[in-house]
Amino acid sequence: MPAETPDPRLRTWSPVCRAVALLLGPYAEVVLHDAATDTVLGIWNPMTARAPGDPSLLGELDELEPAADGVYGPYEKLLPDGRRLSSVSAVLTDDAGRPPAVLCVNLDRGPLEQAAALLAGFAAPTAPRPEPLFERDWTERMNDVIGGYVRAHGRPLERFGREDRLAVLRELDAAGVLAVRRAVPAVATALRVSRSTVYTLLTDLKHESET
Amino acid sequence: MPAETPDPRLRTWSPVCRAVALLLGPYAEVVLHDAATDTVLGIWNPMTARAPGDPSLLGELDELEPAADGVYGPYEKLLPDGRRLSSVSAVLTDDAGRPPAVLCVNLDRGPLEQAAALLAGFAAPTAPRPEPLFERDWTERMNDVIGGYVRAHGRPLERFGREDRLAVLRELDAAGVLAVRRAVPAVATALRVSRSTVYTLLTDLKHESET
DNA sequence: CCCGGGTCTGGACGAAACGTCCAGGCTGGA
DNA sequence: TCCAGCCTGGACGTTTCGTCCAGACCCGGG
Repeated sequence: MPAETPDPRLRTWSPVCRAVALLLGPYAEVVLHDAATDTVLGIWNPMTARAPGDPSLLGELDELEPAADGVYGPYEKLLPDGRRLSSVSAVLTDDAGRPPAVLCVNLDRGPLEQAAALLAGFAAPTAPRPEPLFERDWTERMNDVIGGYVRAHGRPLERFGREDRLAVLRELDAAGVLAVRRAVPAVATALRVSRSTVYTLLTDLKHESET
Repeated sequence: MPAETPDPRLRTWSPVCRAVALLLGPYAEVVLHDAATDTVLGIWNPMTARAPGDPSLLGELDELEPAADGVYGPYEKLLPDGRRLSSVSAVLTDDAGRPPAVLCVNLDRGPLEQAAALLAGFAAPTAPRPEPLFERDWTERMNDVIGGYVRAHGRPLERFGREDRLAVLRELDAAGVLAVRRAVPAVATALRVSRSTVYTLLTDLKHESET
Protein backbone atom coordinates (compact mmCIF):
# COMPACT_ATOMS: atom_id res chain seq x y z
CA MET A 1 0.00 0.00 0.00
CA PRO A 2 1.90 3.07 -1.20
CA ALA A 3 1.63 6.01 1.15
CA GLU A 4 -0.38 8.94 -0.11
CA THR A 5 2.22 11.37 1.21
CA PRO A 6 5.61 10.14 0.07
CA ASP A 7 8.62 11.09 2.11
CA PRO A 8 9.85 14.51 0.95
CA ARG A 9 13.36 13.17 0.79
CA LEU A 10 12.16 10.68 -1.75
CA ARG A 11 11.00 13.54 -3.94
CA THR A 12 14.39 15.17 -3.55
CA TRP A 13 16.58 12.19 -4.31
CA SER A 14 14.61 9.87 -6.51
CA PRO A 15 15.68 11.54 -9.76
CA VAL A 16 19.31 10.85 -8.90
CA CYS A 17 18.49 7.28 -8.01
CA ARG A 18 16.56 6.68 -11.20
CA ALA A 19 19.32 8.23 -13.25
CA VAL A 20 22.01 6.11 -11.67
CA ALA A 21 19.91 2.99 -12.01
CA LEU A 22 19.31 3.69 -15.68
CA LEU A 23 22.92 4.54 -16.35
CA LEU A 24 24.31 1.41 -14.79
CA GLY A 25 21.79 -0.81 -16.45
CA PRO A 26 20.33 -4.04 -15.25
CA TYR A 27 23.33 -5.01 -13.17
CA ALA A 28 23.14 -2.23 -10.63
CA GLU A 29 20.69 -1.86 -7.79
CA VAL A 30 20.08 1.53 -6.21
CA VAL A 31 18.62 1.76 -2.72
CA LEU A 32 17.69 4.82 -0.74
CA HIS A 33 17.60 4.29 3.01
CA ASP A 34 16.27 6.31 5.90
CA ALA A 35 19.15 6.44 8.31
CA ALA A 36 16.94 7.40 11.25
CA THR A 37 14.43 4.55 11.08
CA ASP A 38 16.78 2.21 9.27
CA THR A 39 14.20 1.39 6.61
CA VAL A 40 14.17 1.37 2.84
CA LEU A 41 12.73 4.55 1.32
CA GLY A 42 12.99 3.49 -2.27
CA ILE A 43 14.65 0.92 -4.48
CA TRP A 44 15.40 0.86 -8.19
CA ASN A 45 16.43 -2.20 -10.15
CA PRO A 46 16.03 -4.41 -7.10
CA MET A 47 18.29 -7.45 -7.03
CA THR A 48 16.96 -8.58 -3.71
CA ALA A 49 13.41 -8.85 -2.43
CA ARG A 50 13.44 -5.62 -0.46
CA ALA A 51 10.71 -3.03 -0.86
CA PRO A 52 10.05 0.42 0.58
CA GLY A 53 9.33 0.18 4.28
CA ASP A 54 11.44 -2.91 4.80
CA PRO A 55 14.23 -2.79 7.37
CA SER A 56 17.50 -1.67 5.85
CA LEU A 57 19.92 -3.94 7.67
CA LEU A 58 22.28 -1.09 7.28
CA GLY A 59 24.33 -1.86 10.34
CA GLU A 60 27.12 -2.83 8.03
CA LEU A 61 28.04 0.77 7.54
CA ASP A 62 29.00 1.15 11.16
CA GLU A 63 31.88 -1.21 10.63
CA LEU A 64 33.31 0.80 7.78
CA GLU A 65 35.61 3.74 7.80
CA PRO A 66 33.67 7.01 8.04
CA ALA A 67 35.66 7.94 4.95
CA ALA A 68 35.66 11.67 5.44
CA ASP A 69 32.92 13.14 3.29
CA GLY A 70 30.18 10.65 4.01
CA VAL A 71 31.05 8.32 1.17
CA TYR A 72 31.71 4.69 2.02
CA GLY A 73 33.44 2.14 -0.12
CA PRO A 74 33.62 0.82 -2.67
CA TYR A 75 33.50 -2.33 -0.62
CA GLU A 76 32.53 -5.89 -1.35
CA LYS A 77 29.21 -7.46 -0.55
CA LEU A 78 28.07 -11.03 -0.95
CA LEU A 79 24.61 -12.16 -1.93
CA PRO A 80 23.24 -15.46 -0.64
CA ASP A 81 23.15 -16.78 -4.18
CA GLY A 82 26.86 -16.19 -4.52
CA ARG A 83 26.80 -13.03 -6.55
CA ARG A 84 29.49 -10.58 -5.65
CA LEU A 85 28.69 -6.91 -5.50
CA SER A 86 30.75 -3.78 -5.48
CA SER A 87 28.98 -1.25 -3.34
CA VAL A 88 29.26 2.41 -2.55
CA SER A 89 27.18 4.31 -0.06
CA ALA A 90 26.73 8.01 0.50
CA VAL A 91 25.09 9.92 3.32
CA LEU A 92 22.75 12.51 1.81
CA THR A 93 21.71 15.59 3.70
CA ASP A 94 19.70 18.54 2.48
CA ASP A 95 19.57 22.09 3.76
CA ALA A 96 16.05 21.59 5.14
CA GLY A 97 17.57 19.93 8.18
CA ARG A 98 15.75 16.67 7.61
CA PRO A 99 17.24 13.44 8.91
CA PRO A 100 19.84 12.14 6.48
CA ALA A 101 19.17 9.52 3.84
CA VAL A 102 21.68 6.94 2.74
CA LEU A 103 22.14 6.10 -0.91
CA CYS A 104 23.52 2.68 -1.75
CA VAL A 105 24.57 1.55 -5.20
CA ASN A 106 25.20 -2.16 -5.57
CA LEU A 107 26.88 -3.26 -8.75
CA ASP A 108 26.91 -6.91 -9.68
CA ARG A 109 30.53 -7.62 -10.49
CA GLY A 110 29.84 -11.00 -12.01
CA PRO A 111 29.07 -10.04 -15.58
CA LEU A 112 31.84 -7.47 -15.67
CA GLU A 113 34.34 -9.90 -14.33
CA GLN A 114 33.23 -12.53 -16.76
CA ALA A 115 33.57 -10.08 -19.61
CA ALA A 116 36.96 -8.97 -18.42
CA ALA A 117 38.10 -12.54 -18.13
CA LEU A 118 36.76 -13.29 -21.56
CA LEU A 119 38.51 -10.36 -23.15
CA ALA A 120 41.69 -11.03 -21.27
CA GLY A 121 41.61 -14.64 -22.38
CA PHE A 122 40.96 -13.57 -25.93
CA ALA A 123 43.90 -11.25 -25.92
CA ALA A 124 46.18 -13.59 -24.05
CA PRO A 125 49.08 -14.71 -26.16
CA THR A 126 49.59 -17.73 -24.00
CA ALA A 127 48.21 -19.55 -21.02
CA PRO A 128 47.61 -16.94 -18.34
CA ARG A 129 49.40 -18.60 -15.47
CA PRO A 130 51.39 -21.75 -14.87
CA GLU A 131 50.95 -20.77 -11.20
CA PRO A 132 53.23 -23.03 -9.18
CA LEU A 133 50.68 -23.47 -6.42
CA PHE A 134 49.97 -20.64 -4.08
CA GLU A 135 53.26 -19.18 -3.18
CA ARG A 136 52.75 -15.84 -1.61
CA ASP A 137 56.40 -15.05 -1.25
CA TRP A 138 59.40 -13.61 -2.96
CA THR A 139 58.88 -15.57 -6.17
CA GLU A 140 55.72 -13.63 -6.70
CA ARG A 141 57.47 -10.40 -6.21
CA MET A 142 60.07 -11.54 -8.68
CA ASN A 143 57.37 -12.28 -11.23
CA ASP A 144 55.75 -8.96 -10.50
CA VAL A 145 58.97 -7.12 -11.19
CA ILE A 146 59.74 -8.99 -14.37
CA GLY A 147 56.18 -8.95 -15.62
CA GLY A 148 55.90 -5.28 -14.79
CA TYR A 149 58.98 -4.50 -16.80
CA VAL A 150 57.73 -6.51 -19.76
CA ARG A 151 54.43 -4.71 -19.71
CA ALA A 152 55.91 -1.29 -19.09
CA HIS A 153 58.29 -1.61 -22.01
CA GLY A 154 56.09 -3.76 -24.23
CA ARG A 155 58.98 -6.10 -24.71
CA PRO A 156 58.60 -9.83 -24.21
CA LEU A 157 61.19 -11.81 -22.38
CA GLU A 158 62.53 -13.34 -25.57
CA ARG A 159 63.47 -9.92 -26.89
CA PHE A 160 65.33 -8.89 -23.77
CA GLY A 161 68.76 -7.43 -24.29
CA ARG A 162 71.55 -6.84 -21.89
CA GLU A 163 70.15 -3.50 -20.76
CA ASP A 164 66.74 -4.96 -20.02
CA ARG A 165 68.25 -7.65 -17.87
CA LEU A 166 70.39 -5.12 -16.05
CA ALA A 167 67.36 -2.95 -15.36
CA VAL A 168 65.33 -5.85 -14.05
CA LEU A 169 68.19 -7.00 -11.86
CA ARG A 170 68.53 -3.50 -10.48
CA GLU A 171 64.88 -3.59 -9.50
CA LEU A 172 65.04 -7.06 -8.07
CA ASP A 173 68.04 -6.10 -6.02
CA ALA A 174 66.32 -2.99 -4.76
CA ALA A 175 63.31 -5.11 -3.87
CA GLY A 176 65.59 -7.30 -1.80
CA VAL A 177 64.78 -10.38 -3.78
CA LEU A 178 68.41 -11.14 -4.42
CA ALA A 179 69.09 -11.31 -0.71
CA VAL A 180 66.95 -14.39 -0.43
CA ARG A 181 68.50 -17.79 -0.42
CA ARG A 182 68.35 -19.67 -3.69
CA ALA A 183 66.93 -16.61 -5.40
CA VAL A 184 69.63 -16.16 -8.02
CA PRO A 185 69.07 -19.46 -9.82
CA ALA A 186 65.35 -18.80 -9.81
CA VAL A 187 65.86 -15.35 -11.24
CA ALA A 188 68.13 -16.80 -13.89
CA THR A 189 65.43 -19.24 -14.92
CA ALA A 190 62.80 -16.54 -14.92
CA LEU A 191 64.94 -14.36 -17.15
CA ARG A 192 65.67 -17.31 -19.44
CA VAL A 193 69.32 -16.87 -18.80
CA SER A 194 72.07 -18.92 -17.22
CA ARG A 195 73.12 -18.61 -13.64
CA SER A 196 76.53 -17.44 -14.80
CA THR A 197 75.04 -14.61 -16.77
CA VAL A 198 73.10 -13.35 -13.81
CA TYR A 199 76.22 -13.23 -11.70
CA THR A 200 78.14 -11.49 -14.45
CA LEU A 201 75.43 -8.91 -14.84
CA LEU A 202 75.35 -8.42 -11.10
CA THR A 203 79.05 -7.69 -10.90
CA ASP A 204 78.70 -5.31 -13.83
CA LEU A 205 75.91 -3.65 -11.92
CA LYS A 206 77.98 -3.38 -8.78
CA HIS A 207 80.86 -2.04 -10.77
CA GLU A 208 78.80 0.58 -12.53
CA SER A 209 77.28 1.86 -9.31
CA GLU A 210 80.75 2.51 -7.93
CA THR A 211 81.45 5.22 -10.47
CA MET B 1 51.32 -6.01 -60.87
CA PRO B 2 48.90 -8.84 -60.11
CA ALA B 3 49.71 -12.03 -61.93
CA GLU B 4 47.19 -13.15 -64.55
CA THR B 5 47.37 -16.71 -63.27
CA PRO B 6 47.02 -16.55 -59.52
CA ASP B 7 48.57 -19.29 -57.50
CA PRO B 8 46.09 -22.18 -57.29
CA ARG B 9 46.62 -22.34 -53.56
CA LEU B 10 45.36 -18.78 -53.37
CA ARG B 11 42.12 -19.91 -54.97
CA THR B 12 41.85 -22.72 -52.50
CA TRP B 13 42.52 -20.78 -49.33
CA SER B 14 41.50 -17.21 -49.93
CA PRO B 15 37.86 -17.77 -48.90
CA VAL B 16 39.05 -18.94 -45.51
CA CYS B 17 41.34 -16.00 -45.17
CA ARG B 18 38.69 -13.50 -46.15
CA ALA B 19 36.25 -15.07 -43.73
CA VAL B 20 38.66 -14.96 -40.84
CA ALA B 21 39.63 -11.40 -41.63
CA LEU B 22 36.00 -10.34 -41.70
CA LEU B 23 35.14 -12.21 -38.55
CA LEU B 24 37.91 -10.73 -36.49
CA GLY B 25 37.28 -7.24 -37.73
CA PRO B 26 39.73 -4.43 -38.14
CA TYR B 27 42.11 -5.63 -35.46
CA ALA B 28 43.20 -8.83 -37.13
CA GLU B 29 45.53 -9.28 -40.07
CA VAL B 30 45.50 -12.49 -42.10
CA VAL B 31 48.50 -13.44 -44.19
CA LEU B 32 48.94 -16.43 -46.46
CA HIS B 33 52.55 -17.39 -47.08
CA ASP B 34 54.26 -19.70 -49.53
CA ALA B 35 56.46 -21.84 -47.38
CA ALA B 36 58.64 -22.92 -50.29
CA THR B 37 59.65 -19.49 -51.58
CA ASP B 38 59.08 -17.74 -48.29
CA THR B 39 56.97 -15.04 -49.87
CA VAL B 40 53.56 -13.56 -49.21
CA LEU B 41 50.78 -15.05 -51.32
CA GLY B 42 48.01 -12.88 -50.05
CA ILE B 43 47.17 -10.52 -47.24
CA TRP B 44 43.87 -9.34 -45.79
CA ASN B 45 43.44 -6.43 -43.43
CA PRO B 46 47.12 -5.58 -43.64
CA MET B 47 48.56 -3.96 -40.54
CA THR B 48 52.02 -3.79 -42.02
CA ALA B 49 53.19 -2.66 -45.42
CA ARG B 50 53.57 -6.15 -46.82
CA ALA B 51 52.03 -7.07 -50.15
CA PRO B 52 51.84 -10.26 -52.22
CA GLY B 53 55.28 -11.23 -53.50
CA ASP B 54 57.13 -9.67 -50.57
CA PRO B 55 59.43 -11.85 -48.54
CA SER B 56 57.68 -13.47 -45.62
CA LEU B 57 60.34 -13.17 -42.97
CA LEU B 58 58.82 -16.34 -41.68
CA GLY B 59 61.99 -17.59 -40.07
CA GLU B 60 60.39 -16.93 -36.75
CA LEU B 61 58.46 -20.13 -37.00
CA ASP B 62 61.64 -22.17 -36.86
CA GLU B 63 62.18 -21.08 -33.30
CA LEU B 64 58.80 -22.27 -32.16
CA GLU B 65 57.61 -25.66 -31.06
CA PRO B 66 56.38 -27.68 -34.02
CA ALA B 67 53.24 -28.10 -31.94
CA ALA B 68 52.11 -31.42 -33.30
CA ASP B 69 49.49 -30.79 -35.94
CA GLY B 70 51.12 -27.97 -37.82
CA VAL B 71 49.57 -25.24 -35.71
CA TYR B 72 51.89 -22.78 -34.03
CA GLY B 73 51.11 -20.46 -31.18
CA PRO B 74 49.39 -18.45 -30.05
CA TYR B 75 52.59 -16.54 -29.56
CA GLU B 76 53.44 -12.92 -29.14
CA LYS B 77 54.70 -10.63 -31.85
CA LEU B 78 55.83 -7.05 -31.65
CA LEU B 79 55.30 -4.35 -34.22
CA PRO B 80 57.85 -1.58 -34.56
CA ASP B 81 55.24 0.92 -33.45
CA GLY B 82 54.81 -0.90 -30.18
CA ARG B 83 51.61 -2.75 -30.90
CA ARG B 84 51.48 -6.20 -29.43
CA LEU B 85 50.00 -9.03 -31.43
CA SER B 86 48.75 -12.46 -30.61
CA SER B 87 49.53 -14.71 -33.51
CA VAL B 88 48.70 -18.19 -34.65
CA SER B 89 50.05 -19.92 -37.69
CA ALA B 90 48.98 -23.07 -39.46
CA VAL B 91 50.63 -25.12 -42.15
CA LEU B 92 48.09 -25.81 -44.89
CA THR B 93 48.45 -28.74 -47.25
CA ASP B 94 46.04 -29.96 -49.87
CA ASP B 95 45.68 -33.39 -51.44
CA ALA B 96 47.01 -32.13 -54.78
CA GLY B 97 50.52 -32.47 -53.41
CA ARG B 98 51.33 -28.82 -53.85
CA PRO B 99 53.92 -27.18 -51.65
CA PRO B 100 52.39 -26.17 -48.36
CA ALA B 101 51.10 -22.70 -47.57
CA VAL B 102 51.30 -21.07 -44.17
CA LEU B 103 48.38 -19.16 -42.76
CA CYS B 104 49.11 -16.51 -40.16
CA VAL B 105 46.53 -14.62 -38.17
CA ASN B 106 47.80 -11.63 -36.25
CA LEU B 107 45.45 -10.14 -33.70
CA ASP B 108 46.18 -6.74 -32.22
CA ARG B 109 45.91 -7.27 -28.52
CA GLY B 110 45.98 -3.61 -27.63
CA PRO B 111 42.28 -2.76 -27.88
CA LEU B 112 41.26 -5.98 -26.19
CA GLU B 113 43.66 -5.47 -23.35
CA GLN B 114 42.53 -1.92 -22.90
CA ALA B 115 38.94 -3.07 -22.77
CA ALA B 116 39.76 -5.83 -20.33
CA ALA B 117 41.63 -3.42 -18.10
CA LEU B 118 38.74 -1.02 -18.22
CA LEU B 119 36.21 -3.65 -17.30
CA ALA B 120 38.40 -5.09 -14.60
CA GLY B 121 38.87 -1.66 -13.09
CA PHE B 122 35.16 -1.04 -13.26
CA ALA B 123 34.39 -4.22 -11.41
CA ALA B 124 37.09 -3.81 -8.79
CA PRO B 125 35.54 -3.49 -5.36
CA THR B 126 38.58 -1.93 -3.84
CA ALA B 127 42.10 -0.97 -4.60
CA PRO B 128 43.58 -4.15 -5.99
CA ARG B 129 46.74 -3.89 -4.01
CA PRO B 130 47.43 -2.71 -0.51
CA GLU B 131 51.05 -3.12 -1.63
CA PRO B 132 53.30 -3.08 1.40
CA LEU B 133 55.05 -0.24 -0.38
CA PHE B 134 58.70 -0.11 0.23
CA GLU B 135 59.12 -3.14 2.30
CA ARG B 136 61.56 -2.34 4.98
CA ASP B 137 64.81 -4.08 5.41
CA TRP B 138 64.53 -7.54 6.92
CA THR B 139 66.67 -6.59 9.89
CA GLU B 140 64.09 -4.01 10.75
CA ARG B 141 61.36 -6.55 10.57
CA MET B 142 63.40 -8.82 12.78
CA ASN B 143 63.76 -6.07 15.35
CA ASP B 144 60.07 -5.34 15.11
CA VAL B 145 59.16 -8.91 15.83
CA ILE B 146 61.55 -9.27 18.72
CA GLY B 147 60.79 -5.85 20.14
CA GLY B 148 57.09 -6.45 19.76
CA TYR B 149 57.33 -9.69 21.66
CA VAL B 150 59.31 -8.06 24.44
CA ARG B 151 56.79 -5.29 24.77
CA ALA B 152 53.77 -7.56 24.49
CA HIS B 153 55.03 -9.85 27.23
CA GLY B 154 56.85 -7.25 29.30
CA ARG B 155 59.83 -9.52 29.35
CA PRO B 156 63.27 -8.19 28.49
CA LEU B 157 65.56 -10.15 26.27
CA GLU B 158 67.74 -11.26 29.19
CA ARG B 159 64.79 -13.05 30.80
CA PHE B 160 63.87 -14.98 27.68
CA GLY B 161 63.32 -18.68 28.14
CA ARG B 162 63.10 -21.45 25.65
CA GLU B 163 59.42 -20.85 24.94
CA ASP B 164 59.95 -17.19 24.27
CA ARG B 165 62.67 -17.91 21.79
CA LEU B 166 60.52 -20.54 20.10
CA ALA B 167 57.64 -18.13 19.80
CA VAL B 168 59.81 -15.41 18.32
CA LEU B 169 61.35 -17.83 15.86
CA ARG B 170 57.91 -18.98 14.81
CA GLU B 171 57.00 -15.42 14.00
CA LEU B 172 60.25 -14.68 12.24
CA ASP B 173 59.83 -17.76 10.13
CA ALA B 174 56.30 -16.84 9.23
CA ALA B 175 57.51 -13.38 8.28
CA GLY B 176 59.97 -14.99 5.90
CA VAL B 177 62.94 -13.47 7.63
CA LEU B 178 64.65 -16.80 8.00
CA ALA B 179 64.65 -17.31 4.25
CA VAL B 180 67.10 -14.46 3.87
CA ARG B 181 70.75 -15.11 3.48
CA ARG B 182 72.83 -14.70 6.62
CA ALA B 183 69.68 -14.08 8.62
CA VAL B 184 70.15 -16.90 11.10
CA PRO B 185 73.39 -15.63 12.61
CA ALA B 186 71.88 -12.17 12.86
CA VAL B 187 68.83 -13.55 14.59
CA ALA B 188 71.04 -15.47 16.96
CA THR B 189 72.89 -12.31 17.88
CA ALA B 190 69.67 -10.37 18.29
CA LEU B 191 68.31 -13.04 20.58
CA ARG B 192 71.60 -13.12 22.54
CA VAL B 193 71.95 -16.75 21.73
CA SER B 194 74.40 -18.87 19.80
CA ARG B 195 73.94 -19.86 16.21
CA SER B 196 73.72 -23.50 17.28
CA THR B 197 70.86 -22.77 19.60
CA VAL B 198 68.87 -21.09 16.90
CA TYR B 199 69.29 -24.08 14.65
CA THR B 200 68.29 -26.54 17.35
CA LEU B 201 65.26 -24.46 18.22
CA LEU B 202 64.35 -24.36 14.57
CA THR B 203 64.51 -28.12 14.19
CA ASP B 204 62.43 -28.45 17.34
CA LEU B 205 59.95 -26.10 15.76
CA LYS B 206 59.86 -28.06 12.55
CA HIS B 207 59.49 -31.27 14.46
CA GLU B 208 56.63 -29.97 16.57
CA SER B 209 54.72 -28.73 13.58
CA GLU B 210 54.79 -32.20 12.06
CA THR B 211 52.55 -33.62 14.77
C1' DC C 1 75.92 -31.12 49.51
C1' DC C 2 75.64 -33.56 45.36
C1' DC C 3 72.73 -35.11 41.60
C1' DG C 4 70.37 -35.14 37.18
C1' DG C 5 67.41 -33.23 33.64
C1' DG C 6 67.09 -29.63 30.71
C1' DT C 7 69.36 -26.02 28.18
C1' DC C 8 72.92 -23.32 26.01
C1' DT C 9 77.69 -23.16 24.03
C1' DG C 10 81.67 -23.34 21.06
C1' DG C 11 83.66 -26.00 17.78
C1' DA C 12 83.90 -29.31 14.09
C1' DC C 13 82.34 -31.05 9.82
C1' DG C 14 79.91 -32.54 5.52
C1' DA C 15 76.67 -30.63 2.33
C1' DA C 16 74.82 -27.06 -0.14
C1' DA C 17 74.78 -22.64 -2.06
C1' DC C 18 77.53 -18.92 -3.55
C1' DG C 19 80.34 -16.29 -6.63
C1' DT C 20 84.22 -16.37 -9.95
C1' DC C 21 86.56 -17.86 -13.90
C1' DC C 22 87.31 -19.65 -18.44
C1' DA C 23 87.01 -21.91 -22.87
C1' DG C 24 83.92 -22.14 -26.18
C1' DG C 25 79.47 -20.96 -29.24
C1' DC C 26 76.34 -17.81 -31.24
C1' DT C 27 75.02 -13.48 -33.48
C1' DG C 28 74.91 -9.17 -35.57
C1' DG C 29 77.56 -5.63 -37.72
C1' DA C 30 81.76 -3.83 -40.25
C1' DT D 1 84.47 -13.06 -43.70
C1' DC D 2 86.15 -11.67 -39.55
C1' DC D 3 85.47 -9.38 -35.21
C1' DA D 4 83.48 -7.97 -30.93
C1' DG D 5 80.26 -8.58 -27.62
C1' DC D 6 77.33 -11.46 -25.14
C1' DC D 7 75.79 -15.77 -23.32
C1' DT D 8 76.67 -20.59 -21.85
C1' DG D 9 77.94 -24.74 -19.35
C1' DG D 10 81.11 -26.49 -16.47
C1' DA D 11 84.77 -26.39 -13.08
C1' DC D 12 86.50 -24.70 -8.89
C1' DG D 13 87.51 -22.40 -4.39
C1' DT D 14 84.92 -20.03 -0.84
C1' DT D 15 81.24 -19.03 2.16
C1' DT D 16 77.21 -20.26 4.43
C1' DC D 17 74.15 -23.75 6.08
C1' DG D 18 72.52 -27.10 9.08
C1' DT D 19 73.76 -30.97 12.10
C1' DC D 20 76.19 -33.08 15.70
C1' DC D 21 78.52 -33.52 19.98
C1' DA D 22 81.11 -32.98 24.27
C1' DG D 23 81.13 -30.03 27.82
C1' DA D 24 79.50 -25.85 30.82
C1' DC D 25 75.79 -23.95 33.21
C1' DC D 26 71.62 -23.44 35.90
C1' DC D 27 68.26 -25.02 39.10
C1' DG D 28 65.24 -27.71 41.89
C1' DG D 29 65.03 -32.23 44.56
C1' DG D 30 66.95 -35.66 47.36
